[in-house]
Amino acid sequence: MTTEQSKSEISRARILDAAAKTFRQKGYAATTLIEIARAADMQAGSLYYHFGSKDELLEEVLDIGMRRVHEAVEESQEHLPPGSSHRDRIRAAVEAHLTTLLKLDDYTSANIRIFGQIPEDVRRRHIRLRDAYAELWRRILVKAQKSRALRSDIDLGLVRMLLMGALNWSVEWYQPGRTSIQTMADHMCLMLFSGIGIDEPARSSEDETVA
Amino acid sequence: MTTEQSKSEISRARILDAAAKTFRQKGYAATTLIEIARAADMQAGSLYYHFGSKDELLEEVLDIGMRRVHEAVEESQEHLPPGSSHRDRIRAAVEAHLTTLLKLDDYTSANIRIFGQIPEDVRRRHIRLRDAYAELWRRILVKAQKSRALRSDIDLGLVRMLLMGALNWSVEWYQPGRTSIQTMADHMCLMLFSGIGIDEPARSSEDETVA
DNA sequence: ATATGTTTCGAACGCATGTTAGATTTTAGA
DNA sequence: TCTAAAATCTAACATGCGTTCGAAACATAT
Repeated sequence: MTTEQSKSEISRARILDAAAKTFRQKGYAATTLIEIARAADMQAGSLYYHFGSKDELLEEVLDIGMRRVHEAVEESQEHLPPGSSHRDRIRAAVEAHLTTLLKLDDYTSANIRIFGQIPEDVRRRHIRLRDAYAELWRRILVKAQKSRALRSDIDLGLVRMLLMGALNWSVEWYQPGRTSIQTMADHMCLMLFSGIGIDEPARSSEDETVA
Repeated sequence: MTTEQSKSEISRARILDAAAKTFRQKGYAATTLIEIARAADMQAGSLYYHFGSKDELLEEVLDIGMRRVHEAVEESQEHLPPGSSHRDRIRAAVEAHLTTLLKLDDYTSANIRIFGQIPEDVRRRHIRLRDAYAELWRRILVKAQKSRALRSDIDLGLVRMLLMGALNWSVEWYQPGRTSIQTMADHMCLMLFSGIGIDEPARSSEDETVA
């Protein structure tokens, strides 16, 4: 009994992996069930033993991707060394998000890449997980601001959007090996906290004007 | 003669507008020539009097979108008041990019949204314009860094990517009316130059540690 | 070894799409 | 008004897609 279920579950997982990978590469509409089936060593018709439709398959890929990054960031907050500052907390969250997105997780990267172009009803059903993840970040930032680790004169909602943009866009250009994920997280937090401008304590001359 | 050409050009423009709008909304593969034709008050077959194929139509939409944002940022640099600092220059570039992306320009936003999921040969032919635009930003940032307006210990390439991400991602969430584009540009540059962390001159107690 | 349930195959269907080409309408100049 | 070119329509095509379903292959327990 246990092995029968496991056989089916193995196939399911193989299909989902293939779907996530292909969705991520080509987008949803451009991806064919034939391609997914081939990548999963099956025939297209066989997919329907495990999934009711292409939309259903998409839905599960999206959900898994969002759940993974959510859990990764959540765990990053729980496993912090005691006495960590809010900067440390945010830095850990940034690294967890980036790592999930860029390190072998086709589900999360597929989610980020294709979310903008999926059927409306799928989006409507998936949006809850997205909102929950946004809420997780909101809480992290609000706590930091209330503890005076962040300026009080900034719109946290806007900062969150810009931060998410910088993080998520990496899926469009990142190539493993060129820059380490840690380096990216460092730069990200440097930008976020201290900025990359020079403090220019001697702001007197016209050094900064255009030559 | 002049009016005949103009008639054809008007239709061409109407088709391109419709294509950009629909591509932006639904993505490339999910967009039907029937939809584009209907939005342009034509029949699907009539499109072929103006364009050789769906790919060709896509190609032109992408090119126009990239050229527009390129020109907008270029002009923002030329029309700066004399004596502007490098911060001002970068701020102007950010605002120009955002304005083009978010203000009624379906071409640029279509380009940003769907670039990741287009046929390979179209991408190969379009990549030059993308590179040219990246080079424009690179020059702006390098000049700023050489003039000591930016730290010297940062990877400008990485900063450019993160900055582009924060900017481009806005197309996924921005809603006119909620936040003005100017406000966004301000926050963007605040983050970029000064950061949103508190300088904490009195770094003594454990205020920042987790409660 | 047989029987039962599980998983996959293979072929087919209906439908929508990109594309084509000839007929038709519209436009502009003589 | 007549005509030729330009622009659009209309209907059809080939193709590829998501999906269905009965048959085949496989696995498991008696």
